[in-house]
Amino acid sequence: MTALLKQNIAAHTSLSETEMEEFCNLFELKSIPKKSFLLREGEVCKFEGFVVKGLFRVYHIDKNGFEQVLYFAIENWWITDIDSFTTETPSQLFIEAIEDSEVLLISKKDKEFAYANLPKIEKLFRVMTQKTHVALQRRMIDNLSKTAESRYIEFAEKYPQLIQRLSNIQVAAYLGITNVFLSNIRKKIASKK
Amino acid sequence: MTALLKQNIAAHTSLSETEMEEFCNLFELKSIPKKSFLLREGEVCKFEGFVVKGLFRVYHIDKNGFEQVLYFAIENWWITDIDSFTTETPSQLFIEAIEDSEVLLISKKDKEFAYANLPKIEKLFRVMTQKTHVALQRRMIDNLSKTAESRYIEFAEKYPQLIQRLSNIQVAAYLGITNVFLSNIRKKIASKK
DNA sequence: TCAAAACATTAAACTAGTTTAAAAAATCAA
DNA sequence: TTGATTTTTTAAACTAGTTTAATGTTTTGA
Repeated sequence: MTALLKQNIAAHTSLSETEMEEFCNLFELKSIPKKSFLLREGEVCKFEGFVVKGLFRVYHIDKNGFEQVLYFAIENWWITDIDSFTTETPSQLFIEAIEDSEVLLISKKDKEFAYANLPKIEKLFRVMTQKTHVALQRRMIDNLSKTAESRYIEFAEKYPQLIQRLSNIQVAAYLGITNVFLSNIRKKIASKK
Repeated sequence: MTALLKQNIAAHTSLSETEMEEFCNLFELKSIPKKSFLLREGEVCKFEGFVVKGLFRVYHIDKNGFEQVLYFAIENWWITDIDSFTTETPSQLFIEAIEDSEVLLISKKDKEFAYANLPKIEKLFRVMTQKTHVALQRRMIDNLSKTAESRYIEFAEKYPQLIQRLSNIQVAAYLGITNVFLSNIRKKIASKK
């Protein structure tokens, strides 16, 4: 049940077998049906999650009612609102299942326990946060410098397995454009081929 | 000499006096004159830095020659290319002093030493990276959802001490707009008052 | 299986932001 | 202090992306 999780952790850092067992036992499996929420705006995020099956979107709704997707998470990805989780303040984000999903959750308390008792876990999450941060820096630079068209092309190339599971509305909300404009871009690309 | 650094660290985590001393002794002070570089594209970033005096810009130059500012760093801020530093690959960034500056630098080797021998340091950098990541997530959402005008207004409100030390060209490169358009925005705001 | 809902496309008018270039203002270096 | 360089502003033509609304297409759920 936690095989994928163990594999994911092993890719980031090396734990002994007992450390791995002890840490993974802190997780609990939860099923989230399509269109239901793991987290809503205003709630304090009390978990960190690892997607075993399915697809989530993590997004914000601005004061005009527009949604901005911070990221998607499929199998083998982590999800949380790191801000709300660490500061224990109400979240500004929604985490919604786009497909029927299964996620392994660790509570704040158990994660603190792991930090205190399994020193390598501190390192694991430092390394993971660093990697996530680097990826977001790259995306920030891309958003500052590239047109929506090339951002779309690169997103489609980088995550081909993801894009076919997403609606254009969701992709547009990730790219920071309207779905109408995304439709224009797709038409333009298709006509080039 | 390291008083500001100690204060900054203490704000993130609690170290004993000896831990603090031992860690801070790993840093070396370096002066960087205005317009010179702490890091250039293509170099491997071998340090993590803490700004004691002055002002830096961390930026990328895209293939069309346009500069995108990832962030600025004044007194009491940390600077590095976390990607290049951790993966030991050539950097895609420039770090340039905008004013005559002084930084406290710790080498990769000494930071690894600290991670290995001062367990709380692992936590310190996990917490700092998390905070930096949260700030970047907020900026990402703002860039996806807000107009350049409100991004400018909010930047000016959030960092009043910074904006008066920066040229419009640099602010525009941070906001992701041209300096011509920033000039229009400033004119519009000024006429409203 | 069919009606309703959600999604994708198209078009046309619009606005936010760019480009180029030139002039004015500020800063820098000798 | 002055000439050179950099920065800021202005203007005008342009392009990337939005808005609204209508139409067609796909998905959903009872």
